Parts: sequence; structure tokens; C-alpha cells
Amino acid sequence: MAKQHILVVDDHRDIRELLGSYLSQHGFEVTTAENGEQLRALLPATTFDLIVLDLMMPGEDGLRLCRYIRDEQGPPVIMLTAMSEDADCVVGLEIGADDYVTKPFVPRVLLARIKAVLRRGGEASSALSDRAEDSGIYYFQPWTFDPHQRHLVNDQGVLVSLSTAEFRLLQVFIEHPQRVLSRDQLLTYTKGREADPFDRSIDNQVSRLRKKIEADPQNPSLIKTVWGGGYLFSTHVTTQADV
Amino acid sequence: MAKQHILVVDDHRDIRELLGSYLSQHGFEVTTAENGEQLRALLPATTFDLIVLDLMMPGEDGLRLCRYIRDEQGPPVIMLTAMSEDADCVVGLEIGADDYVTKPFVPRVLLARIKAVLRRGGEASSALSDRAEDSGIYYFQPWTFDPHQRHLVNDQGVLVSLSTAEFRLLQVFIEHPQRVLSRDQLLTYTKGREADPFDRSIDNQVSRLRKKIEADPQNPSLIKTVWGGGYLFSTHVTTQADV
DNA sequence: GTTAATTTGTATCAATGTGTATCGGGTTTG
DNA sequence: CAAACCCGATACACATTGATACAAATTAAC
Repeated sequence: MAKQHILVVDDHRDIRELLGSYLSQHGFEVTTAENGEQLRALLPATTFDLIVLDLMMPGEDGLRLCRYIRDEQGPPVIMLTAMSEDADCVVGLEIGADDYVTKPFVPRVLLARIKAVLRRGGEASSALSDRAEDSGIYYFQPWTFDPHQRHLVNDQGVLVSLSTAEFRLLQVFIEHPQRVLSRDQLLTYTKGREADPFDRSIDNQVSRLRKKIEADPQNPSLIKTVWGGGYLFSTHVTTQADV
Repeated sequence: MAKQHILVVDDHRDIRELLGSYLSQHGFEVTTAENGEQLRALLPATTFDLIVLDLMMPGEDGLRLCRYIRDEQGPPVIMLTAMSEDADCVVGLEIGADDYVTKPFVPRVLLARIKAVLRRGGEASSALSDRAEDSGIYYFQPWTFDPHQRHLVNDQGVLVSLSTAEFRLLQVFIEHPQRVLSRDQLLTYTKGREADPFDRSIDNQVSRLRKKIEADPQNPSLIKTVWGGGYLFSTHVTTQADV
């Protein structure tokens, strides 16, 4: 099957680059646009299978663009919305987006929604049950991470529940293992905000998370500190229980 | 197979246009009507496979029209209802609608219901009376949710009845699983009103609902709290009893 | 029509989550 | 070696949430 082509429209370069690399890594062809103007230029020239559209953009906003795409018989649309704009988000859905994802989001969640929408286009499937099949469960010694239940289970069956911030942080680590993540990146991915020059909230959350998941929090083996760089999730992560 | 023909009856032009473009994009032929008069004019002239009918319309209302369609041996009907009119909605189903969708709705949810109703009509073609029975029932461990009876049944046969507010809240959760819903959204969906800055009624209802459906209300596994975000129905929902 | 029961919103207080400040130890740099 | 910088840990303040109690409103019962 030919690669499916996704257009990402967002005014933030970070988001465009992150999604560009993440989605191409997962088998999609990706094109990005910075604003409505570029979108309008691309739309007639190329055939996209799906469009990811930021709601809040300077200039022409997402709602207008969404309606335009719909009127032009364009591909399905997934809206990116901030938490606080939920009122508008409802409006957006009424206008005809096929789904939405609230920022900040973990790339994997968007990927799941994209796949769900694309699958729906082909076959008639239930609107609700189609998100279950890939469980999203991850394994790393000695933990099993269940993003739906938002908790961890030990290989001895011990259950550790996570707070919201801890959950997000761990999810980001799991999605980007073996890579140094700066505090800036971690803040963007987990909270969707920029880092103040002396922001130490991530340090604190890492410390709290270590207390919960490390055998010896003083000598961490999972979340390593990279001096002057950030943090590193230095363990092997699998999506199956394939040892 | 020839395109299936759907009639959309709603007094709002936005809705008609949205559904017109959305449904034709998904392979249906679509005709729209603005009121009961137009519907009555169209019905004898054209053969529709399904009718989407707004409950609340100026002039002749949806209930009357639904009964009329049923009496004329017309096609299956899906009702569009506002959340606040749920009493009427139940009545609508009793009168013979095959399913209903609450506004505001995501177009794809309506699409899924349409496909489900059409599928049902094609194979089983059961009696009129019990068409409504097998629609709208949801399953999530360990509960079976029956929106018509407004109660829950345990997998051990234990029956839990829900108050109106609890019922609406759970219904919203079930229709938006795996998704963080802000208090604002929950209020809008369940009550149709905006949130005062210090509105805690949703918290209270969530608490009450947890007591009824959670095995351990102190450590909820179905309705999770997202700190600073809202609540999350974190379980798998199916429309069939297929595990 | 009156009373009782249920439901539902608000108020209050306790518990928890989260960000910032501070101190001290470790690392790098000159 | 000293100074500057970075990081971990603790403590604290603030915000959010859970639980309980209570009052108003609605519904049911008599």
C-alpha cells in the first residue's frame, strides 16, 4: 500500500517538526504548512489523506479553514485545540472536524486518532470501539505501563498510581527512550508551555517520578541525568510482552 | 451498490449544510429539508433509506413527524436532540425512532449511528417495536448501560439505577471515552450551561457516580481525575457484547 | 394539599498535586 | 584551588480536588 499523506498545519515550528518526524517515522508521508495561506496553496495541488489543523493560529483561524476544507470536499480533519478553548472546540466539531486532540498532547495519541479516522474512512466501524485494539501498553524493566489506566504494575504485581504530571512525564520519556530530552522539550511536551529561564519544575517532577519507579532513587537506572543537557530515559521499551 | 439516500430535516442551515457535505463525502446521497412541510412533500415522491430528524423545530415538531413517518411505513429515523430535552428524547424513541444523537455531536458519531441502523435494517429487518431495543446499549467492564431504561447492570446481574444527572454524566463519558473532558465541557454537555468560575457541581456528580460504578471509589479505575484538566473515562466501551 | 423522600447545588474542610524557593553537594572551568 | 554553574532534596505556599454536610428544589406518596 502506498504511503498515506498527511498535512500538518500549525504556526509553531516545534510542533511541525515534531509531528513531521514522528509521523514519517510511523510510515506516513508528511507535509507541513505554517498558516492558512500555505494550506490553500497546497490543497489543490496535492492529494492528502488527512489534515491535522491547529485551531488557534494568527491570521486565518482553524475554524474557517476547517469549513473551507469541508466545502472543498477535502480530506478528513483532526483539530488541535488548547485545553482552555473547549467551548470553541465544540463549535469546531459541529463545523465538521472528524476528531480533535487537546494540547499538550503526546504524539502517540494523535497517531492513534489519525489511524482511527483513516480506518473509518475505509470501513464502517463503530465510533467507539475502534480505539481499543492497539492497547498502547508499554513494558520496561521491571514495569508495565498502562496509559489507559494511568498506572504502573511491577513484575511482582505491585501497583503504583501516578499523578497527572507524573503520568505525562513518564509517557513522554517512554515515547522518546534513549534520547536526551532538554527541560525545554519536556516542558513543551508535558505542559505545552515555554520554560522560564529558571524553571525547575521539571527537576522536581523527575525527582518525584524517580521515587516511584526507581529501585534506588539516589542511583537512578531508568531516568539518567545529563549534566547541562537534561534527562535521558535509558532503558529498553517494548510494546509487547516479548521479553 | 447504489448510493443510499438520506434525508436531513433540521431548521438550522448550518446543520443542514454540514451534514449535507459530510454525509455525501462519506458516500451517501443527501437531501435536506427545513421543516415538516418540506418533509411531507418529499416523502411520497422519493425513496429514502434513512431520515435524520431534529426533535426541536419551529412549527410541526420532530415527535409528530417521527410518528407520521412510522405510520406511513417510512424509512428508519435517527433523532437529533439537545441534551436538555432528554425526557422528550426517550419519548421519541418510544414513539419509534431507531436511534438518537445528542447535540452537540461529532459528525462521525452520527455517521456511525447511521451505518449501524442501516446495517440492522438490511439483515435482520426485525419488527418495528424492538428496533429501538438493540440500539444504544453500551458495555464497559463490568457494566451494561441501557440508556432507555436509564440503569446499569452488573455482570453478576446487579442492577444500579441512576438519577437524571448521573445518567447524563455517564452518557457523556460513554460517548467520549479515552478523552479528557473539562468541567466546562461536561457542564455544557450535561446541562447546557456555562460554568461559573467556582462551579463544583460536576465534582460532586462525579463523586456520586463513582460511588455507584467504581469497585473502589477511592481508587477509581473508570473515571480518572486529570489534575487541572477535568475527568477522563478511561475504559473500553463497546456497543456489542463482543467481549 | 400536605408531607415525606429524593435529587441536586453549594459550602466547608481535609487531602492531595504542583510550582517555587532555598540550601548544600557535586561538576566544570579557569 | 576557587568560582561559577548545575542538580538533588527538602520545605513551603498555593491551587485543585474529594468528602461530608446541609439547604433548596423537585418529585413522589398519602
